[in-house]
Amino acid sequence: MNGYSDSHSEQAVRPSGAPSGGTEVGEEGLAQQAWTLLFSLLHTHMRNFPALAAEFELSPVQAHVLRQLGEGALAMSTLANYLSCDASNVTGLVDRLEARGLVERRSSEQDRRVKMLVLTEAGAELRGRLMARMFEPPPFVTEMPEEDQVALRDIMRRALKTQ
Amino acid sequence: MNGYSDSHSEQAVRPSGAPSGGTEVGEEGLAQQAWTLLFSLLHTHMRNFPALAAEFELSPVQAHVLRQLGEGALAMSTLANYLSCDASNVTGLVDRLEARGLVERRSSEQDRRVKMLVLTEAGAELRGRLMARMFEPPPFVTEMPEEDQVALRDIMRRALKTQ
DNA sequence: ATAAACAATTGACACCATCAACCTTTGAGA
DNA sequence: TCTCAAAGGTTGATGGTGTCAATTGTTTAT
Repeated sequence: MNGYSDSHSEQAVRPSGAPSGGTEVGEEGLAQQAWTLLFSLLHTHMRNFPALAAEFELSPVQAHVLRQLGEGALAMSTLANYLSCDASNVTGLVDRLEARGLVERRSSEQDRRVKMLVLTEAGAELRGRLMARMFEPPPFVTEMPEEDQVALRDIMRRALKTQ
Repeated sequence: MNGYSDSHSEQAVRPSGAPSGGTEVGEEGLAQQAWTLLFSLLHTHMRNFPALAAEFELSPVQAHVLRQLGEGALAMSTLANYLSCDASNVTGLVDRLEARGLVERRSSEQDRRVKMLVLTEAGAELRGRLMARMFEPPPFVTEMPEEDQVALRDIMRRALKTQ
């Protein structure tokens, strides 16, 4: 019905805030063009994420938690930071994961206030399958010309390094 | 205490499914590398989206609805499709937006079952500010070298076209 | 020793999401 | 025409996600 037929409003917008990156005005148009395109593609793709997590009977947030937890043990408050959410939210989140035998609370010896989260055996196994599924590249990447894939990979590597 | 103590586990994973894109095995490693990096950056960035929507006292989903509605009137069921969610979910969603005077239900003349959604004056105004804010490029884009921004923009344009 | 700061939990409340059941309207077919 | 299946939307029940305020238990600083 509307294949972005009249998308004028997006291009014409003027960011009201100051350019936080400190870039010049001339560069900002370019960065915004790149970002807008990237954002559109990604936003479209991210709609699939809940369904992807559901393949493993996980909610999107639970999938995100398993992802983070694979890197090693985390305190609950650290996890709350990663998720950018309130600590009280993490309590119930971990309750449900623990009830399913995917993670374990272990009281820290150094500081008996904090509880460290670790994956159980089953949790690590599920995480492995989830990661493999998550990192399957979507069509809009696999169908790129190979030189675009190379360029994209290199650009993202540089961006990750300076971030 | 569990394996996976060190990172890098992502690179080693083997997608269990067949390469749906029909690409060669040799290319798949490349596509996956590009996608994994892109996914990591984007996933990190998307954590800010709830906070961004909250600047306008919107939930993330409400922001998404306003975005879609700017393209023109939509039936409730069409909106449910865009959101990849159940129709019953849209009812409450629109209830809250309508209660805030941002959208309006208009019964269709052709088919009295369907209700078309349109932005109110206030809704269109809020949407304009929201869009401007959403398309402000994040630091990882603004701080790229200019040639990377150009390359990224061109790659994304091509990807959008063939999608 | 007392007070301040911190980690996690609890309870109250709102939103998001699904499913099943329902009502109205529409569109075909007997 | 009359009936009936299908579609659009709503309602009610249930559960996950998220916030805030208040609480408990444990450090840490004064």
